[in-house]
Amino acid sequence: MTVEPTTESTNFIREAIEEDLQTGRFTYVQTRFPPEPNGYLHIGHAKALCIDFGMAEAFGGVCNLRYDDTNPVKEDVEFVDAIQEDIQWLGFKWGEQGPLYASDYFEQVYQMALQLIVKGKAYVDDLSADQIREYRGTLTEPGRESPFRNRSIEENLDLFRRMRAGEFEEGSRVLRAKIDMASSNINMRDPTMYRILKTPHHRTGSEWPIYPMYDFAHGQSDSVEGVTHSLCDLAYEDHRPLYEWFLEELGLFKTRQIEFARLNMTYTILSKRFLKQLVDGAYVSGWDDPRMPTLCGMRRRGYPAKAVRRFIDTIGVAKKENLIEIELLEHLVRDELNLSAKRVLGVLDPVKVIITNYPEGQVEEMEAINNPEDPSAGNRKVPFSREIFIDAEDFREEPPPKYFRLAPGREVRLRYGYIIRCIDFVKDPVSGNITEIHCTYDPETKGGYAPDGRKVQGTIHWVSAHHALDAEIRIYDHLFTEPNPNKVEEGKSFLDHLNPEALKVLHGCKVEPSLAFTQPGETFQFERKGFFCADLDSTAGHLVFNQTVSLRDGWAKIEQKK
RNA sequence: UGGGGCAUGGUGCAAUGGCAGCACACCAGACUUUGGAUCUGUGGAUCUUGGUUCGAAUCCAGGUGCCCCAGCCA
Repeated sequence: MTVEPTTESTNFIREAIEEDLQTGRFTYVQTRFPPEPNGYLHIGHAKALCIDFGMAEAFGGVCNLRYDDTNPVKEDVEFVDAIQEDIQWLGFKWGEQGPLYASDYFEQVYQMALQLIVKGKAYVDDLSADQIREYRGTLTEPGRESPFRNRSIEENLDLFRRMRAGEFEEGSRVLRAKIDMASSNINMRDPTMYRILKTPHHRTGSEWPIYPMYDFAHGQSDSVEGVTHSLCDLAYEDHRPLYEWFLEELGLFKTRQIEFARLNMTYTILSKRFLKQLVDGAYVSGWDDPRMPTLCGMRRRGYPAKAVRRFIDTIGVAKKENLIEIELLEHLVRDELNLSAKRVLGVLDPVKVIITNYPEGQVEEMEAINNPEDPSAGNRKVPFSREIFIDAEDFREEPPPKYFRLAPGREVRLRYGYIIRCIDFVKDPVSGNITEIHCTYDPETKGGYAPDGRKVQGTIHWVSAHHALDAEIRIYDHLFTEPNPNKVEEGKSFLDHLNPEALKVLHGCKVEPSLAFTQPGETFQFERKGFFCADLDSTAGHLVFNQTVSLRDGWAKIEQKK
């Protein structure tokens, strides 16, 4: 069934924005999507994307793309380019000013720091990182004030300017907000505003030896851009009072922050840090490995952008911790592809069938439907001949009950072909594998129709041995074996739950000749098997297909029950 | 034994004092030249205790459980 995205459904964020408009707190709506360019976007970011861009669009506002690039140690241009590509793939358009950067505001933010120093609300601290941690106290005990907390404004100004001038070593000093070391909210215990970092920045080069912390840049960046609603992860709930304190002290426009629960998905890990570990440790082939939950991985896998968008719309938005079943995403991927994917015949695990009463050298062009869900997709010809390949699992020497496929003495229909009957087979005495199947065909059943009205339960796919193209097919399964790979026992890591069978590469698969000039990214349904798309690695001389998602398999279910 | 947040079928989201509904999953069946798709149907939920009310998932009070916070990361 096809369901339109339920973009009209309400949620607590939409209601809050409506209220802000009604009460006059804001007269317009503006949001932002603020990624740090330190990794590739994943399905969790798609949720944030849909909320940030979706809310702006719903209220006729703009959503800016703004990189939170305040830590040059972890960031890289590779990521800023990739992030833009992924956002566009999902179909979102950021504000007309183009991509923005927190680093655009470094000078402004520096001036803000100076302002706070002058107000006596910030000070340079010479304590080491370890000492600062000690002085911070614990969750249940208040912290202690730094001995440097009460330096004069002049000294603070001088020291901070010299930090900016690059006079001090990394780690030797920081600038801190002077708030309340006894606050029950640890974020208010004189948080660090600036640290010394001599690493060059991907945009500002070596201009700055100091960089603002995210907490001292994010809120003001929102404010400077006129962002009305800053929609973010629950993790920042505790930071909201700090952002509000900065805006208040600085006398800036007050953005409203609203937090929502991030996405979690079964059999998946959605932490940039862990995903980076998979890439750096070569557990996967890269950020765009089709097993990865990254947007580029899903794109390469063949997931339609629309399926990803519908998925996010379907799961909704709330503040409750959640673990979404990956089956929902897979359902939506099938639902989209079912309508659009061209049907073709492909044999993954070929076994030769010889039709003994079919004339040698004869070839017939059989009429095949391209997409039963879309009559406008038209028909195509598929060559039929005396020797064909079928999938090994479509033949059983001893068929179990309800097995409707080929078996000794039994009839089966070749899709768009003929009805054939198995009269013999050859078995390798060593391996026990079936190496050849002999059948006869009924010449009266061309196209698969039985003029006598006889019932043939099974229909299987096939390709003409002579005309078939070789292909490599990559079959994917969930990357992890545990529904929640984040939950790990003592002494173990998420890596212990990696699924060793998440990728199976099949060589020597046989596909119909119409696939000869397939372009990377083209999607198909291999009938009875699943949806596939030509991989980036695919060429005319060496076809490579990714299994996007398998078809629902009723027979597998019947077998499982036994 | 600090602070912040969250509790509705298996999963996720609705119901905003008035018959607890939708999607996925699950189960049964129909149809079928894809054991796909489609169609029909079944089962199953308000954390707990008390209170307010004609009436509570919703309001109030207490309890319980789960998540987040002690980076010079974001």
